[in-house]
Amino acid sequence: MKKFSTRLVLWHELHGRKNLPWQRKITPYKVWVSEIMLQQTQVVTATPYFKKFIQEFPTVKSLSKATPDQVLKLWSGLGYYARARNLHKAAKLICSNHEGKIPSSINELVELPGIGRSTAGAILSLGFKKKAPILDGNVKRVLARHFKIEGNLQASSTTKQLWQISESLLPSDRIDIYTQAIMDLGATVCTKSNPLCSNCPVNQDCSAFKEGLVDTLPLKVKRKSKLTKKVLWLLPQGPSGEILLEKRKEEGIWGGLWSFIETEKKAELELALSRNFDSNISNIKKLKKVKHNFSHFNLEAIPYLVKVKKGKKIKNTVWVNFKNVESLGLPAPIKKTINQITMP
DNA sequence: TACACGTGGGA
DNA sequence: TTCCCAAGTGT
Repeated sequence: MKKFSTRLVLWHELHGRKNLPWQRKITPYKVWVSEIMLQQTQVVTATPYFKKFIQEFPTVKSLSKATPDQVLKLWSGLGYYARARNLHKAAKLICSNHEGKIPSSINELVELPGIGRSTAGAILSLGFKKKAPILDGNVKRVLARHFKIEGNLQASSTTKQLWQISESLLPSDRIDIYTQAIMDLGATVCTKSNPLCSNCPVNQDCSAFKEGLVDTLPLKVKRKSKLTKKVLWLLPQGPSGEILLEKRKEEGIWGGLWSFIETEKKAELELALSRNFDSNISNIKKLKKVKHNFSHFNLEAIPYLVKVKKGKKIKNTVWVNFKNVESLGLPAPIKKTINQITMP
């Protein structure tokens, strides 16, 4: 029987994905950007974002010269915005410390913000054709099944074990194809539900397949229940229908993005209104509650729309409507709400 | 170690 | 509806 890696490489020739946007005219830069975008994100979701991003920032240097807002606007709707902030910071560091060239050693790569061991491994193998392991969600699932790893994937001992296995399987030849192949296998054959084991090139020695454990591995752990956070949004609306947004602080959810003025209590909301605008509470209009579920908590926001005259310039704010909504870094539900209110 | 960090889609 | 998760990293 051929080696695990050999079988995967041969399988990839026939069934692997070879025409994704970041696989055409491949460069370490494209691999890097795509790997960051694909963290916890599906290919179909990341694809349009990648195309726009590369169009706008075709090189590390062009990215390094951008403003944080220019980067965040291209990330708007994609989520996990620290990825965008770190990508931008790393581009600046690459230009200042590595002469604009993405480093090709594991130690230098993981020094850069947003690049951990797995992303570094992907950049090395896919971008530089250097022998380095990865351990993303796909690889974890494939290996957990193949080698019957029954521990909690969250546990450090299990992760350590999987890293060792991942490294031990690496071929000396065609490392880039192998890395792509094992990810493709996880994404298209060894899927979390309804895996297509009969199409798997390594099913002959897959422990889970042979022992009927495909549906039980990897071990599923119950997520703890989420809390619901209730907030109020103040939406001052100018004469032409435009809405005032405030820049959120760097840390915390939606860091650095533009959002509605947010308070927890009605009194704070009224204070923000009276302090900044010559408008009374009587013409405030309560809109339909906005529900938005994050991975770690649920958000319920009640938007309050108030017609105001544009007055003095308020710090860290901007007026926005459907015409300029695309030019800012906005969280998905904020963009959606603005469009609903300001669309003609 | 455990949790923060987004979003849209599938079961 | 509700839950889970998809190319993880930072703290």
